[in-house]
Amino acid sequence: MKLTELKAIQLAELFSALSDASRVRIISLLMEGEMSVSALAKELKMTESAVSHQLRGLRQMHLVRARKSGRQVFYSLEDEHVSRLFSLGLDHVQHG
Amino acid sequence: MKLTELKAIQLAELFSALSDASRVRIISLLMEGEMSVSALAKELKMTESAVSHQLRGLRQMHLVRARKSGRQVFYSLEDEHVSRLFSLGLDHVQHG
DNA sequence: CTAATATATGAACAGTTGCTCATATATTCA
DNA sequence: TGAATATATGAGCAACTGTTCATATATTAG
Repeated sequence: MKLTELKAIQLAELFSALSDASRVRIISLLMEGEMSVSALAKELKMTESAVSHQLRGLRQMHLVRARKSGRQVFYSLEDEHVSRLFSLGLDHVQHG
Repeated sequence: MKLTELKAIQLAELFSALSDASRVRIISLLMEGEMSVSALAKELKMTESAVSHQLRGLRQMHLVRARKSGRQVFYSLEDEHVSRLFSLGLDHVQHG
């Protein structure tokens, strides 16, 4: 598998999105459907600030999308790529 | 997707293995077949020490296996799980 | 045996990460 | 309008990461 340095960096950045337990749990919740920042914070027992900071990173990587409604912002997964990675990783963790 | 905290941590650890460009490139080379530490170092233009340190981490996660032959140690992927993750990630990076 | 080679490993250090805290902005409510 | 609510964001900081450097161990060559 010949790989340019650029692609290696891009791949590493993609996997970095899932390299933290908080982000993994955020993504696992978003796989069920969209959720507001405060709902995520409550469910994950994290401050809204911490959740917001993580969502910012995921947004910048185009892994999640934000939809504003009133004073709430609802986040959802931008496409199925991340959930596919997530599921394959989960397979490995469970059996494997 | 309901997820225990333990599984979230395990998933994050798995993805952490691929969250660094050096490790991504090491794994991409091992997908071609086994290689010695010095061969990896030469190909990746890294010191043998840096490569060895990274291989240690991958070994502890049971993602690579070591085979000693004389004074060289040949590393190879322990199973296809990582290469599947790698390939799926690469898909995302290329198109998508 | 000694010297050279291949790898492993600990310490140290710079860079990064993820959090909290304070504050800013935007929206709704009274 | 002013107070309350929801989110975003920058600064600061402790913890973690990946590298280099020095050194240790193991194997082979002479």
